Amino acid sequence: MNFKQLEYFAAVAEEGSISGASRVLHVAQPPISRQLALLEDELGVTLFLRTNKGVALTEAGRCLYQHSRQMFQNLRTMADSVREVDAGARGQLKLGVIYSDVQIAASLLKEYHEKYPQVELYVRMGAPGDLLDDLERGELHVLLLRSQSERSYGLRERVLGEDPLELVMRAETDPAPGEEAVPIQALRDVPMCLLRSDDLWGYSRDLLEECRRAGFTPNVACHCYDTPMEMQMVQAGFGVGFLPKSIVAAHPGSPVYTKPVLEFSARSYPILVWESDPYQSGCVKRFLELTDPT
Amino acid sequence: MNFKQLEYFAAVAEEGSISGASRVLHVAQPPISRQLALLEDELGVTLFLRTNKGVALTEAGRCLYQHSRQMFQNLRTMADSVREVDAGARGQLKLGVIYSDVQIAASLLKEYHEKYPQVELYVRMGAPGDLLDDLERGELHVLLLRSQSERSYGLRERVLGEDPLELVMRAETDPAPGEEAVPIQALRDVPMCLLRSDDLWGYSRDLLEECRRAGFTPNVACHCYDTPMEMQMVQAGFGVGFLPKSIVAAHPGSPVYTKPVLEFSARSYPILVWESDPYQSGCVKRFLELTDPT
DNA sequence: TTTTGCTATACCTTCCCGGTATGGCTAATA
DNA sequence: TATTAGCCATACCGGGAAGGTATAGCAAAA
Repeated sequence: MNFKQLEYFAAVAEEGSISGASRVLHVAQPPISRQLALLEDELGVTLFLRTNKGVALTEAGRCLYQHSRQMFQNLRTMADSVREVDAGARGQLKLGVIYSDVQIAASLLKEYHEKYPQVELYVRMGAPGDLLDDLERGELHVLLLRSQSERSYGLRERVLGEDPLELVMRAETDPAPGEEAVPIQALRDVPMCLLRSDDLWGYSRDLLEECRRAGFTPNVACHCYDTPMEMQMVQAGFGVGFLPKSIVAAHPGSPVYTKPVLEFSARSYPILVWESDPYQSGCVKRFLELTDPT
Repeated sequence: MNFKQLEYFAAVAEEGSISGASRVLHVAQPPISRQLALLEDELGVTLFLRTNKGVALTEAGRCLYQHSRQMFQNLRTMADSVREVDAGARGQLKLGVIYSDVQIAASLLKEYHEKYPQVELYVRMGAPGDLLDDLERGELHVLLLRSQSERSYGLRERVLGEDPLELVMRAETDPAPGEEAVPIQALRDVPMCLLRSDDLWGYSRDLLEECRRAGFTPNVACHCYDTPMEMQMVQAGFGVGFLPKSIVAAHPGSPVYTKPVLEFSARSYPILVWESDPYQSGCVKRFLELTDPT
């Protein structure tokens, strides 16, 4: 069986004669006769009753004709669908986001969805390490993380903006009330809630380092595994935190506020991270294009 | 696009390598490479990412693979369905029946349906002339009629049995009470309900002719257009009827009974009638085979 | 560094497909 | 009745596509 044979068959069925089909198809009559015969041989079925003034479908032929129309329809939708997937207009986009940046993610995805409404979106919130594991396993396509430097994971990344890191506090835990900025010496003995210092949350480590350079060991009252947790601890009056300013600004109505550290201006960079290999779907390409400065 | 290309593509997708597919398909590796390239060119889409240890589907390739599986499934069901229609195991059978023989039709169709349960059955009850019109227009495939001779309508027909024609009466209208058979002379002046005499109901005409040969003009009190109507008239005591014996026997509990006419033994033959041309579906063939004496 | 295994390219051969010519058949027409 | 016209089937030929063989390029494993 062959698409060409089906095409010839359908044309003959519609024209009611082989000659008519040959005129429509711009193909000579004998090839069509032969392809029809081959099709009938293969199916073991008589599809047409030949008369001297054309051909007429048998019951089996009518059945085949209905199926062939369905088949051509499927063929067209298949090709269209594949091209759409390739162009990124259809498919799946799986994004991983750290807890603190769901709002950035939501606005990015909103813009993307307006442009490519047919793409199925999957969003997962998690800790950076878990997200990176999923990215490596191919279960996520792109991550929205934070970075304080241009460290490379063997992955491609793109900086979306920058965000100053500031101390987060309530009035009663403010180590320097009345000041615009907190001198680092004022942090001596102040209980602090910091993000767990590992290679993913380098700026906490940098702050601790800065304190030691200033001559004291900071009082880390609580190590937090993620940003919202730290926010909750600070709001509860547990101590001062150290977070990207925009994250705190995203909690209006909360009794916390931020101040920079006088001698230490760290920054957090929201970044997109994705696999660097060429194994990249059209959806991911289109999504990344949205944030491409070029 | 081509079925072969799709087949190669699917094999490569399943094997994860062109070489693997070539082993499965028993085709050398270069032709498969080329067909893949042609398919990609035609779609304008990259379907595989080639590495030195095989190939991996792109998103577009995955999409095509899903559609191709669907396509092959459709192909198989299409071929099976066409063969079933050709064999008569699937399709439509449209039967026309005269009013008096619905019971015969039902038992025929019951037997047929047990053998070919997938065939859609259409049964229509009607007057013989209407049924013949529908047969000619192709709206019915086979008719179950009555005939008293082997007259041909330019159609094929097959006699299913025979049925003596007898007088139908109630006790109070019996023209020869106490007798086993009615002498034709006893019908003189007896009111009769007969089927309309035309070329389709010849035996009514034959009875009238016989009466005239016997020297009297019969008293036809009512001309009926169909058998059930005549039965009703006889049951109502309107006169004597003249019908196939089995039709009366099919009304048990009715106060009517039958007797033969002494000098006149006509018979009614239930017949199947169908188009004589080769334009005959498998369902019709199989149905006719059920009653084929050979 | 060598080997192995994969894909892509080049070239050849074969076979399938389409075109032309022709015959058989039927129905309409002269 | 003879003829013509139109349709389908068959025979045959030529071109192009598809498959096979040989080989190169390349990367990972040995």
